[in-house]
Amino acid sequence: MQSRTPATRPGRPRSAAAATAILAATREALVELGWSKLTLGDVAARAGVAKTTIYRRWPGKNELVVDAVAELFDELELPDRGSLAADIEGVVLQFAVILDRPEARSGLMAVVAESTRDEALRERIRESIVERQKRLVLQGRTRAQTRGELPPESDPDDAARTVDLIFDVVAGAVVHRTLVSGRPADEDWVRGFTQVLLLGLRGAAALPVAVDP
Amino acid sequence: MQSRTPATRPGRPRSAAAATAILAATREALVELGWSKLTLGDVAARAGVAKTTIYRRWPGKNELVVDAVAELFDELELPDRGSLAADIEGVVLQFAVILDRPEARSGLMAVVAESTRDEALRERIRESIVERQKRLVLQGRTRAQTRGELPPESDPDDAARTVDLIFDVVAGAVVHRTLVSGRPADEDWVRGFTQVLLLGLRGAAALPVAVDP
DNA sequence: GCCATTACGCTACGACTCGTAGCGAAAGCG
DNA sequence: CGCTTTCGCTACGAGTCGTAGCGTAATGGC
Repeated sequence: MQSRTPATRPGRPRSAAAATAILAATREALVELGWSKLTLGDVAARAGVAKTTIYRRWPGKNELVVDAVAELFDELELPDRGSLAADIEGVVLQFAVILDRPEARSGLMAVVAESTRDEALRERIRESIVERQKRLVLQGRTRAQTRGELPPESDPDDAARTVDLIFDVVAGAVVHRTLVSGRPADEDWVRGFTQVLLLGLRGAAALPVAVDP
Repeated sequence: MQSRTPATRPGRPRSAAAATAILAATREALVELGWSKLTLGDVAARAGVAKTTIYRRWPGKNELVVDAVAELFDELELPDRGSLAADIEGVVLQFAVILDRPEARSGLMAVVAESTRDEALRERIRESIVERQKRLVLQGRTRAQTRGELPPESDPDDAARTVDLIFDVVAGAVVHRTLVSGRPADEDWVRGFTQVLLLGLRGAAALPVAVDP
């Protein structure tokens, strides 16, 4: 990851403890203050470091929040629930659990909003957050193929496009349900959503050209 | 809407021209500066009004941006494309068109992020933005029922839940595709998405209890 | 063991934004 | 004409930003 660290640099190394303290303090401040009222001075005080230390490591508030939120997605793992339908429900529920945490709610959407005017920030988000989520979708597909519930890759391009579509639908629906509609993505909702998605995918796969039922 | 205006209040009335100028200036500033760098002083200067005038009418930046963005959704109208499938594509495309405008991209997500810590703001967003979008979904359903493509309301509770689900899926997927994945919701993507959604809904409606194909 | 190099904590700084207060003038109504 | 409210303007204290400068701490190379 850190390709700009050739091997061992001379001089005092950066404190790893400071990094974890800063990121934890950032999440804490996100919960208590939200994104707009979060200041780097406050984060520094919480973490017990100097404000300048934060500026030496991160370009600004946006990048810091991205890294702080990204760590929340490290814990993500998809339990094997035995069937494609159950695994999709698992993916959706994992997203819902993450978005239930206040530090994710306030932080994630804010940096996404900022990324609309900052291409580098968008790329940072994609690398450190989106790709970690996407793993779950790919993981679920592989399992389904192993079980024989899905054909083992017909056209790679087409498959990639389908994965992208699924990902946008799943992540987008959960986010919209949770943050915009303001209602919990509970088990009932997840069940209904999964049913629609799964039937839609099966149907779409079954008709390459024929449309009428 | 303005129930706190009994009939005609004494004193000098608020300038309607000022309101439109302020909202237009807000959108202009959103495009040029984005949400985080937008200041009310800057908006006042653009609109040719005093900063205090803005503070007399809006509680703060968040509410101002909500109203400014909400006006973008006034133009929304759903053309009759002849079939349920085509109408759904129409709804999705309408969302995509709105989210293509930079003032919507940077403004909308930012206020949604802020609303996670401000219940009143969330309600304001729901009233002035979300409900205007939802109209399109309801409109499409009514048309489909008129055409006989959908049954005319079985259980009202169940119908409402389905509309909510459709709305979260449609709006969420378009938003995620556009803002997070950073790829355009063009006609190809919309076609694929609509196909999955429509097949999923048909399938879900067709099986109240039976599951096997 | 000394030295070059880098990170750290601390203080201080100018620039900017915030939200509010006070003023005189303007624009409505009875 | 009075009464009321809005408007533009100026000014203000408080708070934040991002940076610079300094002395000190922690490494690795020689």
